[in-house]
Amino acid sequence: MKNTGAGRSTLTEKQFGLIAKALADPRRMQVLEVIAGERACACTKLREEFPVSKATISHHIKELVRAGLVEAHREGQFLSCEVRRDVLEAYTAELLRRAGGKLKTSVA
Amino acid sequence: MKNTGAGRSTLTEKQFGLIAKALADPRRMQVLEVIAGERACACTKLREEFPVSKATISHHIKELVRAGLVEAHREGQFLSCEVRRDVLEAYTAELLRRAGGKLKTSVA
DNA sequence: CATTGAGTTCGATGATCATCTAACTGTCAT
DNA sequence: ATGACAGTTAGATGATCATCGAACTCAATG
Repeated sequence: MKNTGAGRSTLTEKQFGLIAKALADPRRMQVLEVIAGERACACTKLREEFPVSKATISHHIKELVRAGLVEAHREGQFLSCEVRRDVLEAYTAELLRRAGGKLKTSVA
Repeated sequence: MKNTGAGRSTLTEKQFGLIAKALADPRRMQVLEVIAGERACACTKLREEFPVSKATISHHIKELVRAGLVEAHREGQFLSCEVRRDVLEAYTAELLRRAGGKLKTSVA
């Protein structure tokens, strides 16, 4: 994927779809929330929060990363996750742009 | 559902999930976009746009309505659809609030 | 009333997907 | 290098769901 930097993200059609899908599952959304709550979050922390196997947690994180919503890197034997706030904001902006109706200039 | 008025919407957990699910399907997202493009949109119009059966269109609209993203009412033998922009905005706001990280800075 | 045209409802079907267990890789300490 | 812990990968399973065709309801018109 692109958007590896920290600048403003422009979403491709594909990424837009991946994000929407990623956000659609309740458990995955919860995982995202926990990651957002902590600054950097390990899987073990997540396993304590939800009654799911580590395989499932791993899967959800992989999807979140694939969507670009989360950035993860290994910290020794742990995995550190962080929310890509700019990507999330790009998604909401694009969503409003596409489905927000004709009125362009919000704020009268 | 509530939020039948035009005021600011506060999403319940359930509605938040329904919206996320509704937005997750590409075709349904397209349907939403067309509805947003026209001021009021009939099903027939939608059938011309996409290669899907009317049953499928009907299904998607029902889901969009269930999520609260679209408001529909019969206009004689036609169905008129309109995007609930406030609900869409409530969703994006809630999404950012939940997954946007710790930085609050929420408009003093 | 019969017909046509717009939308709904009803199973059925095939695809996608969340979840699990089990086996695996990799890292740290002893 | 042995064990213990963190995460990944693979395959299976059950649930959800987008889609369809067909039968249906409702409205307008001749």
